[in-house]
Amino acid sequence: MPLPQTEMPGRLQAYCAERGIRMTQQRRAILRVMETASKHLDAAQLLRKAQKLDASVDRSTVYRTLRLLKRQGLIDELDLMHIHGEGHYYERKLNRDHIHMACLRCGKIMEFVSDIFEKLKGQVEKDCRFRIVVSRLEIGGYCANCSK
Amino acid sequence: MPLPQTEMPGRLQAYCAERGIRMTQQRRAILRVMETASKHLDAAQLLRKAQKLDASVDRSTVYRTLRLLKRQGLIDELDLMHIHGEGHYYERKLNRDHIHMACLRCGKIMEFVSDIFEKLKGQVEKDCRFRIVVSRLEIGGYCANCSK
DNA sequence: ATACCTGCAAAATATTTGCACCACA
DNA sequence: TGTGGTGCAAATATTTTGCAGGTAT
Repeated sequence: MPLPQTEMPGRLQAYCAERGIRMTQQRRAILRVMETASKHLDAAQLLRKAQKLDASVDRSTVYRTLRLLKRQGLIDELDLMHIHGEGHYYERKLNRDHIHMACLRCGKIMEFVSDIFEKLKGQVEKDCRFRIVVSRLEIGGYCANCSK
Repeated sequence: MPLPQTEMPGRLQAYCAERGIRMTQQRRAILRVMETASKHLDAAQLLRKAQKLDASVDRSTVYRTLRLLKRQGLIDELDLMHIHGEGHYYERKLNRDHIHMACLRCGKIMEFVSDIFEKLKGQVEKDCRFRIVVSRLEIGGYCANCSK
Protein backbone atom coordinates (compact mmCIF):
# COMPACT_ATOMS: atom_id res chain seq x y z
CA MET A 1 0.00 0.00 0.00
CA PRO A 2 1.47 3.39 -0.98
CA LEU A 3 2.22 5.86 1.76
CA PRO A 4 -0.17 8.82 1.90
CA GLN A 5 1.19 11.86 0.09
CA THR A 6 -0.48 14.42 2.33
CA GLU A 7 -0.96 14.88 6.02
CA MET A 8 -3.89 16.38 7.87
CA PRO A 9 -4.02 20.15 8.17
CA GLY A 10 -2.70 21.24 11.53
CA ARG A 11 0.24 18.90 11.38
CA LEU A 12 2.81 21.66 10.82
CA GLN A 13 1.53 23.51 13.86
CA ALA A 14 1.63 20.27 15.81
CA TYR A 15 5.28 19.77 14.86
CA CYS A 16 6.13 23.29 15.93
CA ALA A 17 4.39 22.81 19.26
CA GLU A 18 6.28 19.55 19.87
CA ARG A 19 9.52 21.38 19.26
CA GLY A 20 8.62 24.23 21.58
CA ILE A 21 8.42 26.81 18.82
CA ARG A 22 6.39 29.82 19.82
CA MET A 23 3.14 30.12 17.91
CA THR A 24 1.87 33.49 16.81
CA GLN A 25 -1.13 34.73 14.91
CA GLN A 26 1.10 35.41 11.89
CA ARG A 27 2.86 32.08 11.93
CA ARG A 28 -0.47 30.34 12.23
CA ALA A 29 -1.63 32.05 9.04
CA ILE A 30 1.56 31.20 7.16
CA LEU A 31 1.59 27.57 8.31
CA ARG A 32 -2.05 27.21 7.39
CA VAL A 33 -1.31 28.40 3.86
CA MET A 34 1.64 25.98 3.57
CA GLU A 35 -0.56 23.17 4.78
CA THR A 36 -3.51 23.74 2.51
CA ALA A 37 -1.66 24.95 -0.59
CA SER A 38 -2.02 22.65 -3.53
CA LYS A 39 1.71 23.10 -4.26
CA HIS A 40 4.82 25.14 -4.90
CA LEU A 41 4.25 28.64 -3.60
CA ASP A 42 6.85 31.34 -3.90
CA ALA A 43 7.39 33.91 -1.15
CA ALA A 44 5.18 36.52 -2.81
CA GLN A 45 2.27 34.11 -3.31
CA LEU A 46 2.66 32.86 0.23
CA LEU A 47 2.56 36.44 1.51
CA ARG A 48 -0.58 37.25 -0.45
CA LYS A 49 -2.41 34.13 0.71
CA ALA A 50 -1.32 34.54 4.31
CA GLN A 51 -2.53 38.14 4.33
CA LYS A 52 -6.00 36.91 3.42
CA LEU A 53 -6.03 35.02 6.72
CA ASP A 54 -4.30 37.74 8.72
CA ALA A 55 -3.91 41.10 7.04
CA SER A 56 -1.09 42.09 9.37
CA VAL A 57 1.37 39.52 8.00
CA ASP A 58 4.47 41.25 6.68
CA ARG A 59 6.83 40.18 3.95
CA SER A 60 9.73 39.89 6.38
CA THR A 61 7.75 37.62 8.66
CA VAL A 62 7.11 35.36 5.70
CA TYR A 63 10.84 35.14 4.98
CA ARG A 64 11.68 34.69 8.66
CA THR A 65 9.13 31.90 8.97
CA LEU A 66 10.38 30.22 5.81
CA ARG A 67 13.89 30.25 7.25
CA LEU A 68 12.58 28.75 10.48
CA LEU A 69 10.71 25.96 8.68
CA LYS A 70 13.72 25.21 6.48
CA ARG A 71 15.98 24.93 9.50
CA GLN A 72 13.47 22.62 11.11
CA GLY A 73 13.40 20.48 7.99
CA LEU A 74 9.65 20.95 7.66
CA ILE A 75 9.69 22.44 4.17
CA ASP A 76 11.74 22.07 1.01
CA GLU A 77 13.02 24.89 -1.13
CA LEU A 78 12.86 24.48 -4.91
CA ASP A 79 13.93 26.38 -8.00
CA LEU A 80 11.69 24.55 -10.48
CA MET A 81 14.29 25.38 -13.10
CA HIS A 82 13.45 29.09 -12.61
CA ILE A 83 10.60 28.75 -15.04
CA HIS A 84 9.11 31.98 -13.70
CA GLY A 85 11.77 34.35 -12.45
CA GLU A 86 14.67 33.94 -10.07
CA GLY A 87 12.85 33.25 -6.81
CA HIS A 88 12.32 30.06 -4.87
CA TYR A 89 9.33 27.86 -4.35
CA TYR A 90 8.38 26.08 -1.17
CA GLU A 91 6.44 22.98 -0.28
CA ARG A 92 5.99 21.10 2.95
CA LYS A 93 8.09 18.02 3.25
CA LEU A 94 6.04 14.86 2.93
CA ASN A 95 6.72 11.27 3.79
CA ARG A 96 8.83 10.55 0.77
CA ASP A 97 11.12 12.75 -1.25
CA HIS A 98 10.05 13.24 -4.80
CA ILE A 99 11.57 14.41 -8.02
CA HIS A 100 10.33 17.61 -9.67
CA MET A 101 10.09 17.86 -13.41
CA ALA A 102 9.42 21.19 -15.10
CA CYS A 103 8.34 21.35 -18.73
CA LEU A 104 10.38 24.02 -20.45
CA ARG A 105 7.63 24.58 -23.01
CA CYS A 106 4.29 24.56 -21.17
CA GLY A 107 5.61 25.23 -17.68
CA LYS A 108 3.83 22.30 -16.11
CA ILE A 109 5.40 20.92 -12.93
CA MET A 110 5.28 17.18 -12.37
CA GLU A 111 6.29 15.05 -9.44
CA PHE A 112 7.58 11.53 -9.34
CA VAL A 113 8.38 9.15 -6.52
CA SER A 114 10.99 6.50 -7.25
CA ASP A 115 12.60 3.67 -5.37
CA ILE A 116 15.65 4.18 -7.52
CA PHE A 117 15.95 7.67 -6.08
CA GLU A 118 15.93 6.19 -2.58
CA LYS A 119 18.55 3.67 -3.65
CA LEU A 120 20.70 6.45 -5.09
CA LYS A 121 20.59 8.37 -1.83
CA GLY A 122 21.55 5.22 0.01
CA GLN A 123 24.52 4.82 -2.30
CA VAL A 124 25.66 8.40 -1.64
CA GLU A 125 25.40 7.90 2.12
CA LYS A 126 27.37 4.69 1.97
CA ASP A 127 29.96 5.31 -0.76
CA CYS A 128 30.68 8.92 0.19
CA ARG A 129 30.10 8.55 3.89
CA PHE A 130 27.85 11.58 3.59
CA ARG A 131 24.96 12.02 6.02
CA ILE A 132 22.08 13.41 3.93
CA VAL A 133 19.87 16.04 5.52
CA VAL A 134 18.13 17.42 2.47
CA SER A 135 18.11 16.49 -1.20
CA ARG A 136 16.67 18.04 -4.28
CA LEU A 137 16.40 16.56 -7.74
CA GLU A 138 14.99 18.91 -10.34
CA ILE A 139 14.68 18.07 -14.00
CA GLY A 140 13.94 20.35 -16.92
CA GLY A 141 12.77 19.05 -20.27
CA TYR A 142 9.65 18.37 -22.28
CA CYS A 143 6.52 16.65 -21.01
CA ALA A 144 4.68 13.97 -22.98
CA ASN A 145 2.35 16.52 -24.53
CA CYS A 146 5.02 18.97 -25.54
CA SER A 147 7.30 16.28 -26.97
CA LYS A 148 4.69 15.14 -29.47
CA MET B 1 38.07 2.87 -18.45
CA PRO B 2 36.41 5.93 -16.90
CA LEU B 3 35.41 8.77 -19.15
CA PRO B 4 37.57 11.86 -18.85
CA GLN B 5 36.05 14.43 -16.53
CA THR B 6 37.48 17.45 -18.33
CA GLU B 7 37.85 18.56 -21.90
CA MET B 8 40.64 20.53 -23.48
CA PRO B 9 40.59 24.31 -23.10
CA GLY B 10 39.16 25.90 -26.19
CA ARG B 11 36.36 23.43 -26.46
CA LEU B 12 33.66 25.88 -25.41
CA GLN B 13 34.82 28.35 -28.03
CA ALA B 14 34.84 25.53 -30.56
CA TYR B 15 31.26 24.64 -29.71
CA CYS B 16 30.20 28.24 -30.12
CA ALA B 17 31.93 28.48 -33.47
CA GLU B 18 30.19 25.30 -34.68
CA ARG B 19 26.89 26.78 -33.73
CA GLY B 20 27.59 30.06 -35.49
CA ILE B 21 27.68 32.12 -32.31
CA ARG B 22 29.55 35.34 -32.72
CA MET B 23 32.79 35.46 -30.78
CA THR B 24 33.89 38.64 -29.09
CA GLN B 25 36.86 39.68 -27.00
CA GLN B 26 34.63 39.67 -23.90
CA ARG B 27 33.03 36.31 -24.55
CA ARG B 28 36.44 34.82 -25.17
CA ALA B 29 37.55 35.98 -21.73
CA ILE B 30 34.42 34.64 -20.05
CA LEU B 31 34.59 31.28 -21.84
CA ARG B 32 38.25 30.98 -20.99
CA VAL B 33 37.48 31.45 -17.32
CA MET B 34 34.69 28.87 -17.46
CA GLU B 35 37.01 26.44 -19.17
CA THR B 36 39.93 26.77 -16.83
CA ALA B 37 38.06 27.29 -13.57
CA SER B 38 38.58 24.53 -11.08
CA LYS B 39 34.86 24.62 -10.27
CA HIS B 40 31.65 26.34 -9.28
CA LEU B 41 31.99 30.03 -9.93
CA ASP B 42 29.25 32.50 -9.16
CA ALA B 43 28.54 35.48 -11.40
CA ALA B 44 30.63 37.86 -9.28
CA GLN B 45 33.68 35.57 -9.23
CA LEU B 46 33.32 34.96 -12.94
CA LEU B 47 33.21 38.71 -13.55
CA ARG B 48 36.33 39.32 -11.49
CA LYS B 49 38.31 36.57 -13.18
CA ALA B 50 37.16 37.57 -16.65
CA GLN B 51 38.18 41.17 -16.01
CA LYS B 52 41.71 39.99 -15.34
CA LEU B 53 41.80 38.74 -18.92
CA ASP B 54 39.91 41.67 -20.39
CA ALA B 55 39.35 44.65 -18.14
CA SER B 56 36.45 45.88 -20.24
CA VAL B 57 34.15 42.97 -19.36
CA ASP B 58 31.00 44.26 -17.74
CA ARG B 59 28.71 42.58 -15.25
CA SER B 60 25.79 42.58 -17.69
CA THR B 61 27.87 40.88 -20.34
CA VAL B 62 28.65 38.16 -17.85
CA TYR B 63 24.95 37.61 -17.18
CA ARG B 64 24.11 37.78 -20.86
CA THR B 65 26.80 35.25 -21.68
CA LEU B 66 25.68 32.94 -18.89
CA ARG B 67 22.16 33.04 -20.28
CA LEU B 68 23.52 32.20 -23.73
CA LEU B 69 25.56 29.27 -22.48
CA LYS B 70 22.65 27.95 -20.45
CA ARG B 71 20.36 28.09 -23.47
CA GLN B 72 22.99 26.26 -25.48
CA GLY B 73 23.21 23.60 -22.80
CA LEU B 74 26.93 24.21 -22.38
CA ILE B 75 26.84 25.04 -18.69
CA ASP B 76 24.87 23.98 -15.65
CA GLU B 77 23.44 26.27 -13.03
CA LEU B 78 23.65 25.21 -9.40
CA ASP B 79 22.50 26.47 -6.02
CA LEU B 80 24.86 24.37 -3.89
CA MET B 81 22.23 24.58 -1.17
CA HIS B 82 22.84 28.35 -0.97
CA ILE B 83 25.72 27.76 1.38
CA HIS B 84 27.02 31.25 0.62
CA GLY B 85 24.19 33.65 -0.20
CA GLU B 86 21.32 33.48 -2.63
CA GLY B 87 23.16 33.47 -5.93
CA HIS B 88 23.87 30.73 -8.42
CA TYR B 89 26.98 28.84 -9.34
CA TYR B 90 28.01 27.73 -12.78
CA GLU B 91 30.11 24.96 -14.23
CA ARG B 92 30.64 23.73 -17.74
CA LYS B 93 28.72 20.64 -18.59
CA LEU B 94 30.98 17.61 -18.81
CA ASN B 95 30.53 14.17 -20.26
CA ARG B 96 28.50 12.80 -17.41
CA ASP B 97 26.10 14.46 -15.06
CA HIS B 98 27.16 14.37 -11.48
CA ILE B 99 25.59 14.87 -8.12
CA HIS B 100 26.65 17.78 -5.92
CA MET B 101 26.89 17.39 -2.18
CA ALA B 102 27.36 20.41 0.07
CA CYS B 103 28.46 19.99 3.68
CA LEU B 104 26.26 22.18 5.84
CA ARG B 105 28.98 22.45 8.47
CA CYS B 106 32.31 22.97 6.66
CA GLY B 107 30.92 24.17 3.33
CA LYS B 108 32.87 21.66 1.29
CA ILE B 109 31.38 20.77 -2.10
CA MET B 110 31.73 17.21 -3.30
CA GLU B 111 30.83 15.58 -6.57
CA PHE B 112 29.76 12.06 -7.29
CA VAL B 113 29.10 10.16 -10.48
CA SER B 114 26.67 7.27 -10.24
CA ASP B 115 25.21 4.73 -12.61
CA ILE B 116 22.16 4.64 -10.41
CA PHE B 117 21.64 8.32 -11.23
CA GLU B 118 21.73 7.47 -14.92
CA LYS B 119 19.28 4.66 -14.34
CA LEU B 120 16.97 7.00 -12.43
CA LYS B 121 16.94 9.46 -15.31
CA GLY B 122 16.17 6.61 -17.68
CA GLN B 123 13.25 5.64 -15.49
CA VAL B 124 11.87 9.20 -15.52
CA GLU B 125 12.14 9.39 -19.30
CA LYS B 126 10.37 6.07 -19.72
CA ASP B 127 7.78 6.04 -16.95
CA CYS B 128 6.83 9.70 -17.24
CA ARG B 129 7.42 10.02 -20.97
CA PHE B 130 9.47 13.10 -20.13
CA ARG B 131 12.30 14.14 -22.41
CA ILE B 132 15.09 15.33 -20.11
CA VAL B 133 17.12 18.34 -21.18
CA VAL B 134 18.80 19.25 -17.92
CA SER B 135 18.89 17.70 -14.49
CA ARG B 136 20.25 18.77 -11.17
CA LEU B 137 20.64 16.71 -8.03
CA GLU B 138 21.91 18.65 -5.04
CA ILE B 139 22.29 17.20 -1.59
CA GLY B 140 22.91 18.97 1.70
CA GLY B 141 24.18 17.18 4.78
CA TYR B 142 27.35 16.35 6.65
CA CYS B 143 30.56 15.08 5.11
CA ALA B 144 32.57 12.22 6.59
CA ASN B 145 34.77 14.60 8.56
CA CYS B 146 31.96 16.67 9.98
CA SER B 147 29.84 13.63 10.91
CA LYS B 148 32.53 12.26 13.19
C1' DA C 1 8.45 39.11 33.37
C1' DT C 2 10.99 38.41 29.56
C1' DA C 3 12.51 36.25 25.69
C1' DC C 4 11.09 36.07 21.40
C1' DC C 5 8.33 37.96 17.42
C1' DT C 6 6.50 41.57 14.70
C1' DG C 7 5.90 45.53 11.21
C1' DC C 8 8.15 49.03 9.06
C1' DA C 9 11.60 51.14 6.46
C1' DA C 10 15.81 50.83 4.59
C1' DA C 11 19.66 48.19 3.03
C1' DA C 12 21.80 44.45 0.79
C1' DT C 13 22.10 41.23 -2.83
C1' DA C 14 21.22 39.43 -7.45
C1' DT C 15 19.81 40.00 -12.02
C1' DT C 16 17.81 42.47 -16.04
C1' DT C 17 16.97 46.20 -19.30
C1' DG C 18 17.10 50.59 -22.35
C1' DC C 19 20.03 52.92 -25.05
C1' DA C 20 23.67 54.80 -27.77
C1' DC C 21 27.80 53.17 -29.59
C1' DC C 22 31.01 49.64 -31.32
C1' DA C 23 32.86 45.46 -33.59
C1' DC C 24 32.63 40.91 -35.55
C1' DA C 25 31.61 38.31 -39.73
C1' DT D 1 27.76 47.11 -43.98
C1' DG D 2 24.57 45.51 -40.94
C1' DT D 3 23.34 42.55 -37.24
C1' DG D 4 24.19 41.59 -33.02
C1' DG D 5 27.14 42.59 -28.78
C1' DT D 6 28.82 45.90 -25.42
C1' DG D 7 29.29 49.24 -21.40
C1' DC D 8 26.93 52.16 -18.61
C1' DA D 9 23.39 53.54 -15.66
C1' DA D 10 19.20 52.77 -13.93
C1' DA D 11 15.53 49.63 -12.96
C1' DT D 12 13.71 45.39 -11.09
C1' DA D 13 13.49 41.42 -8.20
C1' DT D 14 14.46 38.99 -4.15
C1' DT D 15 15.90 38.60 0.49
C1' DT D 16 17.81 40.48 4.82
C1' DT D 17 18.40 43.61 8.72
C1' DG D 18 18.01 47.36 12.50
C1' DC D 19 15.01 49.00 15.49
C1' DA D 20 11.20 50.22 18.52
C1' DG D 21 7.41 48.20 20.24
C1' DG D 22 4.17 44.11 21.01
C1' DT D 23 2.88 39.30 22.48
C1' DA D 24 3.11 34.36 23.81
C1' DT D 25 4.32 31.53 27.51
